[in-house]
Amino acid sequence: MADGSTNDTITQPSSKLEQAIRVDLAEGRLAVDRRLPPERELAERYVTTRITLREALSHLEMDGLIYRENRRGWFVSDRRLVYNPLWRTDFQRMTREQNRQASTELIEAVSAIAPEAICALLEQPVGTEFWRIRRRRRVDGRLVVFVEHHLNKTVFSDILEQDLTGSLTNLYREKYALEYGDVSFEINPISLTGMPATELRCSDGTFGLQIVRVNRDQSGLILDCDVEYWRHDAVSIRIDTRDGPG
Amino acid sequence: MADGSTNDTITQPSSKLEQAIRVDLAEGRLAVDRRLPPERELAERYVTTRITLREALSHLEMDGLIYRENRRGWFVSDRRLVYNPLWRTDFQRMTREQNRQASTELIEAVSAIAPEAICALLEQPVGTEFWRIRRRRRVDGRLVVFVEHHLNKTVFSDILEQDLTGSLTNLYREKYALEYGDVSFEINPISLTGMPATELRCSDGTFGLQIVRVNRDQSGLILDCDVEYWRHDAVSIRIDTRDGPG
DNA sequence: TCACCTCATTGGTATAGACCAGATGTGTGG
DNA sequence: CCACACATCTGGTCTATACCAATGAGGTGA
Repeated sequence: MADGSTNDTITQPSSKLEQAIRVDLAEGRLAVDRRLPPERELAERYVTTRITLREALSHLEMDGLIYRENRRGWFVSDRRLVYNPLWRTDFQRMTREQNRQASTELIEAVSAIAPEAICALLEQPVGTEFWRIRRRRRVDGRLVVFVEHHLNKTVFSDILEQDLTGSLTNLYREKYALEYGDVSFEINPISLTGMPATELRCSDGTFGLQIVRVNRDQSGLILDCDVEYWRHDAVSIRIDTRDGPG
Repeated sequence: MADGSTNDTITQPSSKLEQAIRVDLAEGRLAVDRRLPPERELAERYVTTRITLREALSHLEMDGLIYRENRRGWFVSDRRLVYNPLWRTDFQRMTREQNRQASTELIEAVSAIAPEAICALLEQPVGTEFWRIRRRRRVDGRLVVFVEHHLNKTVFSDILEQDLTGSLTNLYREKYALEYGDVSFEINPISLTGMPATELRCSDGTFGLQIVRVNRDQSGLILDCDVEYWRHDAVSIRIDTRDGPG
């Protein structure tokens, strides 16, 4: 589709500095191995101050051209991953189909009382315990999403004994003979703070996309809920009713 | 659902200044009639510089608590409008159901050659002319979205004679006896620049959500495509497969 | 009455320099 | 070989000041 490019007829660039960086980036004069030089060096190169430079970099960051890792530096963004939250294909397969390389890291898998909002979503009384699984995923090496799953403990009594770095979708099907049914989700543009920011190694307040999803099985039973925090420039949501619910 | 609140267990605030402003906002000590005092005044009040203050305000802006209008000032954000891009209910009705007040302003309605990307989406040769309708919409008085429609000129030969500040959905049904069929759309977090920024009166580079949608009728004929540019803090996307395609 | 102009107000951008804090790599000592 | 401490590199935050540019209110003149 339109691929999120902002070089439309109706969108225009802004400052000269920003434009200069944009050109240098496009022609590959700036980044070495997808990494930009330090801010101090860039400020010197463009004969400006760090503050002004950082303004420009922030704009390019919001535009999705570059991103930063907290106190580590600036990097060039790759193309967005196309994501359909209605499809329940596992992450590995989804990325493979787009010729990308995915990996998943398990952060924790524990039993915990879910926050009120989560209990409500899962239609359980406030204070109910769920399995809480926190993971983060990379695409082509880059950290792109932090996910927090809350699973029904009754349905998945022994899930902690499984390999949780793989696809939960596959586990559901293979170990518990569950197929997905209805899905509901919510997408909110938010700023990443706290654990999502830490885990994604982005500085506090970086822009992101929160996707809250509630999954049911064929009979309508609520299986789990996952809250995803995406780096904003790493994803493009795409849905087509002709595809069916997948 | 989770309503986009970032006061989860896993998200935390950041700097002291930011926190102070957050508290003052929450307790209504800051805004008069939803408008914040000038930056210079705020900087004095919190004993800091404008630069530092603006950093903090930007964070709160990304968090969706406040927003700015270009060179006009800072304002307190209202709650998000819940939006399901699969539903074809008209804007007026959608907002009314959420006890909000909507209005639409027509910017232009002309015949124009569509950009390549749009022609591709509409499955027409490059260089095809379409009706191009540009509008902007408000919710409770606030500018929240800029929309650019591209309509098939053959299907809607006399659409310029209609009232274009109302619902196109209703026009399609009432004047052209067309009902919506399949829909496909794409959501991209982007920065607002150029015309969308100007029309929404936000400063260049403000964060936004771009939604590109292609609409078909019952027989699969492509009717139109609309590109929406939302202010990021004004909308929450929500989809539930149990609702059906609406 | 209305179009136009002027000017005060407001945010937007810029300079210059300093220090803080997390991330990393290096080297030392066990 | 490994664990730990330290130096250094990086971005993150902050002070202080200045000027630019769009907005909007008020006044002026046709």
